[in-house]
Amino acid sequence: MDIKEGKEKFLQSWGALGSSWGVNRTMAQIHALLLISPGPLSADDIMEELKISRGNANMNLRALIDWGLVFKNLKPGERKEFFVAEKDMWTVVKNIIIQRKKKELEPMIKILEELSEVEATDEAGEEFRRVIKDIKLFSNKADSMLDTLVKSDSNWFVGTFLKMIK
Amino acid sequence: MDIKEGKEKFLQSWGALGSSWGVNRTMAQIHALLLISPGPLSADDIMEELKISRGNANMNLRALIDWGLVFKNLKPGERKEFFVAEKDMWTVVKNIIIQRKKKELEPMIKILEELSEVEATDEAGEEFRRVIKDIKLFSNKADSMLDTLVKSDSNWFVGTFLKMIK
DNA sequence: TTGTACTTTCAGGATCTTTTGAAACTTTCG
DNA sequence: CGAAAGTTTCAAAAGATCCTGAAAGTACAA
Repeated sequence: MDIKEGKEKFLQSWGALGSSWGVNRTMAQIHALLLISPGPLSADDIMEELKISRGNANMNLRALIDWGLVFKNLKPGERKEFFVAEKDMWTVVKNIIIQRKKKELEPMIKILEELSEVEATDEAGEEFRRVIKDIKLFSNKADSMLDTLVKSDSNWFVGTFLKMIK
Repeated sequence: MDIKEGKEKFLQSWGALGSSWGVNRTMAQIHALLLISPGPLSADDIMEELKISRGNANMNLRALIDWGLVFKNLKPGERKEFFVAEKDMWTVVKNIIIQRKKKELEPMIKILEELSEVEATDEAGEEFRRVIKDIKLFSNKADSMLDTLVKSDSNWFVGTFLKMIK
């Protein structure tokens, strides 16, 4: 496989993966493009490579910056902005975990707290409270687990996890 | 909060959570409804509670069955089919991990294998191979980690994980 | 301050996903 | 077998999401 074809395929696959994880295709593709680029790229480079509009490029770049997956890189003497990707995979995944935990898991836990105080004496009420309690328990465990995971470093993840749990 | 309101809120939140994880809202809501229901429900019950069409209910129920999150429950002497949810949270999460691993992580790893054989001698080629190699390494670790996780049991997850990694 | 080079915004159009509902199919039973 | 009760399918409509492009905004240099 030559590099052109490989690049194409990578952009394609990374975009598809993003889609099925609730990240929009273009955002994932911009990230992919920056990942495999040896140096910083400008908005125009990205627009050209991915054949997308300026508006689209801009919005998704900003989103990537919010997530901590891309950084602005201002070359001295150049007015134009350039962008580079966070290339350490463990940091990438960690940032994604942090964001989604904050945006999804934590609010869900808050709602579950409220829901566990539902009042009802019939069977449906009993079942409801039982299920909510279970989910809450599980979510709290997941929450602490993710906290610990996020605090731990790359080497630990890559090297030690397997041995520990075996 | 009374049970009606609580139920409403739970269906709502579970649906929203699903959406942001690439699971469609209705599928998540049907699952939620079955989770908090003390007994089996028929397609008609579900249609009525969630105000959805028969076709929609049917398609999403089948998807849930594929994922191992819902089972058919045939009452003797009744022609109608009833449905119950898998209620053990650890099993629910495990099944989701199994499915997504198979549908997303494994194909991605296969593509990465292909991509790591890209030929190119310039800087872009070097960088490409380096990035692909990193992602592949990471994905393989994640893959084994998930395998182990899926093989382990509920108690382990809920009770022991935290101690082990501290 | 004006011109230039760039970035940001956002309404409307394009596209992708989900839902509906009615027809076709299946199963059961008299 | 034929009718009744139920399930499945799928084309078209509705709805959600994403992208475009032009206009507005900003920052800098002369």
